[in-house]
Amino acid sequence: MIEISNAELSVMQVLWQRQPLSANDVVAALGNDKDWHEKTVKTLLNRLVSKGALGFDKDGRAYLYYPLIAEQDYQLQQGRSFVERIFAGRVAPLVAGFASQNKLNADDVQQLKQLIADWEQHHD
Amino acid sequence: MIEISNAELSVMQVLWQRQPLSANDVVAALGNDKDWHEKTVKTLLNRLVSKGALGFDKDGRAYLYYPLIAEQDYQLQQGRSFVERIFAGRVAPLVAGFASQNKLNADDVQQLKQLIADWEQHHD
DNA sequence: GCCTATAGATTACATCTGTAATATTAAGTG
DNA sequence: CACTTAATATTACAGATGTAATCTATAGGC
Repeated sequence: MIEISNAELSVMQVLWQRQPLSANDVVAALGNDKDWHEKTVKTLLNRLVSKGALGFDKDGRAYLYYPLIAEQDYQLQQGRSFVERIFAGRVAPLVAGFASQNKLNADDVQQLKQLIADWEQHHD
Repeated sequence: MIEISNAELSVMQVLWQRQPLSANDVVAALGNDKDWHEKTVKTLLNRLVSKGALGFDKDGRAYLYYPLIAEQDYQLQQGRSFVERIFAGRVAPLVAGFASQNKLNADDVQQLKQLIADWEQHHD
């Protein structure tokens, strides 16, 4: 799997939200959160293209970038490898940590209940 | 928070299981999973001491290492920052990913049900 | 058609990481 | 007490990462 660094991930997330975007659009979109120089963002775009995480079409002298990997796929893969590494593959203790820190909200609980219901229907 | 790299984490995990241990004990404990040279493990121990993640007592010429941070604390902090970074802070979608990949087992589901029950009691 | 501004390409450089090898020091042996 | 051996400390070195600056080429304006 392609390795995406932390800084690179922020760029991917911009493009997962809206695509395709020019380098300048990405710079602008990141402007709120990050205090990165324009050159820095362009370096990240370049590295992501090299890694095969982004593609682009030419639009005159500029490029329009778009993701080559889906956010869902990335989340799935990262979620699994993280839980494997830190929680020995068991996801429940992670959720327990959230609960203990009061980081669960009603929506989360609702979703979890639904997941469990579905699971139990499959495994009755 | 102290940053612990991947290779370093494996060393921490040995010491979270049994502590304190000499460098050689750690090398031996890692022998099963990792194919690391003894020197490599000692470098990692050294770096972890520098970072403040491990302490040690002297036992003659050898050191006996022990963790300075608790596994639970590390898991909590990492879990939160991971979910923040990858899932915008919501834990349910991560669990959904596990469910979709059939990575939930009966124990997980049992634990999750218990967590939800506790949560609902607090938020009725 | 020529010049300039700007987009992308290349280069930079310090720090972190993986993975050791070499150097130093002191405990224990004879 | 002199040596050896084994433990820790220091050094090494390439690739990844954060964070840009500089180089190069070309689209657009005049």
